Amino acid sequence: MSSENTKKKEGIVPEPSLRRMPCYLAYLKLAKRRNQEYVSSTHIARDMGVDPTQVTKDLSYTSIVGKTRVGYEVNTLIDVLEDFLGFRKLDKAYLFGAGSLGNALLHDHGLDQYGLKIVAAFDIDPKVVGRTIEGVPILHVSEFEKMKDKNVEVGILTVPAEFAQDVAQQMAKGGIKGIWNFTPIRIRLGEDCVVQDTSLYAHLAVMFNRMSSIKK
Amino acid sequence: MSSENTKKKEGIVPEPSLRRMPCYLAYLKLAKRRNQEYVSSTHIARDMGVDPTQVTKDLSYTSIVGKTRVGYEVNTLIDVLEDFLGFRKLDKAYLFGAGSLGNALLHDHGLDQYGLKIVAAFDIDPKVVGRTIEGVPILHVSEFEKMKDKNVEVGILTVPAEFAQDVAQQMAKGGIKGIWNFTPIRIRLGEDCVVQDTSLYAHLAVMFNRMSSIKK
DNA sequence: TTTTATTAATGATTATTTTCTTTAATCGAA
DNA sequence: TTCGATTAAAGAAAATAATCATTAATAAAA
Repeated sequence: MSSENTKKKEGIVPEPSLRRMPCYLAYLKLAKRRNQEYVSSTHIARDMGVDPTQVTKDLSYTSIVGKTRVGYEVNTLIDVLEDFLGFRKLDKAYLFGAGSLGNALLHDHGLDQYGLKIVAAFDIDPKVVGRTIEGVPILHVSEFEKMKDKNVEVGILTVPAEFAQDVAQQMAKGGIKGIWNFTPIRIRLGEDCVVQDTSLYAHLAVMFNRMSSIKK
Repeated sequence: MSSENTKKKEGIVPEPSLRRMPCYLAYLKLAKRRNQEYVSSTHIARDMGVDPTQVTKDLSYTSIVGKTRVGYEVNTLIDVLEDFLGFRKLDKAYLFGAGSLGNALLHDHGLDQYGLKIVAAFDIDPKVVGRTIEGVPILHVSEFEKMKDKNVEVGILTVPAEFAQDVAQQMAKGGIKGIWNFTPIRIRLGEDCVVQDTSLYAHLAVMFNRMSSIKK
């Protein structure tokens, strides 16, 4: 019965830990540049201004094991983290909504480095459909259903708020397994499709609030 | 002494709550379109798939008060939220790093709606310095120090990782009070400057992880 | 008028996340 | 070899956030 209890939690990594991992990765890549062979959680923590035990706990979710009194091997840790985070294998993605924000994402080539390649974009606006942005063709949404490319599991949602839920449902129906949701709308879908919210404006709101706090 | 204890916490709004508020705002704007005059936390919660008490708790951080058995007035709540989140007054911002991601943000006009206007961008690459993207002039970083426009308190950080900490320090020195950090680097600064991390890749990592979970 | 159902608001409980503490390992210096 | 310093790892405690339960208010129906 103990195993029954832990089954649900087994293997699930806390979101805060997952969000910190790319920071460790960035730190490690800089350490590699400086030709550091080993780096300890103590140093990572000091340099990044976080708690040392948090670093070891976060890293313990991966397969890495550190050496007592030495730390972690930089190269190995980079490999393990990139692999763990899914940045190594390239995922193809469709982008839905080639408006202002969608356009913006099409201009960001950084995504490629992290394992995401936008292969097509969809919109309904005749002014953009048929065009190509940064090498990515913009098709009419109706084309999506015809494609059924089983290799494309990620969908980026950048449509106006009022269409978000509808389009998301189409995406899920069309075989999309992960929706990267840039709208401020909370998407409601079944269990077989993951929704990751990334509302830029939510972050802006937090920043504005914290800024007004320090003024007092 | 009780007031001594509560002083620190007084007025500080939990980040999870702040992040949810723009979602409520988006929901309310859609409700307004449907000509709904009042909306209850119960309905918001049901439609958005969250806990009803969480909605009332979140909203209680603002000045709004709901009517028992009726709910909240949609128009008032929109006004209060936009005001509370700082989306009403326009903040000017400088963008540091007009590379791929910086470029992308310059293409997103949605930011204007949420109270942020990029008035200038800075870079060191001679290929981009001097040009104009979407009406925003790109200047050499050395120009930043000369500007000292006290009305610009927000800085957007989209430089390569290795320059992030350095540029952030320059920003703070130049009077920037809030840094919207799009790099995966954890910035270390004094108390008088707020750093808001928004690493797209961190969100990507979470999505990849959750996607691999549902496959099992 | 009285009753019933619905709601905001508040306090209590539970779950999650972070921080603190301890332990065991081991490298390098004495 | 021996000792001290530094470390990863694991467990305990504290802080934080989410959920649950209760209360009081009130609009609408009986």
